Amino acid sequence: MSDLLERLRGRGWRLTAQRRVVAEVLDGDHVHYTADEVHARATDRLPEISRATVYNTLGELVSLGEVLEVSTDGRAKRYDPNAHHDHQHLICSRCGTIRDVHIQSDPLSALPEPERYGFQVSEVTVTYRGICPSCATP
Amino acid sequence: MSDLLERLRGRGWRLTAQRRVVAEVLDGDHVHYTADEVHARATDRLPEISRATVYNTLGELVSLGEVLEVSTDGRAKRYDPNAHHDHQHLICSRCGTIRDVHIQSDPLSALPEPERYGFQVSEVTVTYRGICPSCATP
DNA sequence: TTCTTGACTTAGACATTGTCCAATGTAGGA
DNA sequence: TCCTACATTGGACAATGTCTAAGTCAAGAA
Repeated sequence: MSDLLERLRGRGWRLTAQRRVVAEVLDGDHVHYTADEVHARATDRLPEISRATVYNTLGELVSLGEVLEVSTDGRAKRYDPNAHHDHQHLICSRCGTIRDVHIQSDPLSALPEPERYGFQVSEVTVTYRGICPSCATP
Repeated sequence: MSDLLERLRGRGWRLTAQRRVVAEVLDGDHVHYTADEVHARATDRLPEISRATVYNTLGELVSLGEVLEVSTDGRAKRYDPNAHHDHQHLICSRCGTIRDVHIQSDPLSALPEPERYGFQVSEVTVTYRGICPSCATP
């Protein structure tokens, strides 16, 4: 994660306590917090950090390609720090848990030319849904 | 679309002017309106219809499996009457236009067993993004 | 080190989308 | 025609996100 901060500094990012804390909160595997969850966790370390700054910082990280924005259900967006390894999401329909998963075929090649309607297709997201083990065995 | 109304009546749906208007608005191909857009169009035909009723009716149609809910971008959900033909969506990153498309391989089978983490996977959504012809040629 | 400045942060107002509730209206069966 | 359970309404409320003006500070310059 510290290499992330170095990378961003190299791009002219001014390093502040608030940005450092947000980056720290997003460190780890299978992390998919909402902006409010990031704010709550950031507040534990830096009580005076504001909501606006969390939103700003998340937006910057997304623009810089360091974090992915995931819209799972029309509720709050989630932020995924695993931006440098192509992956998909598997979501529990009951509790909302999200896991990163990896598929075999390339979904882009599954869309035939005549089905592209002249679009310059550049991106594809695949999301699986089902019941997770914890929710399946009550 | 009238067969839709008949089908719903057969399931005990009470047929009201409001519900009929919402169903009429959702008739057609490549229709992906937000709730507010549905409300605006419904208001043209039935000026006193309320926002709450539009939300209620859309929710019922989704529960009954007659309409699909599409969360494209974390903004407003969209409602897709093409619920009986399996398809995916192709979205213009610039103007937001949505087209229904059909792919060749089954994306469910692309997720290997060890990547399912014990989930009972039942559903998969595939969304393509790119620039549509109108936005590509300014 | 201290100074300077433009970028950053803050609090809170505001916008959008969606949900809920009590009061009122009505579709469809008896 | 009359009943009544279900549907509709308007408005308050909730959740999420955006914007702005004023104050603050990181980092390069001297």
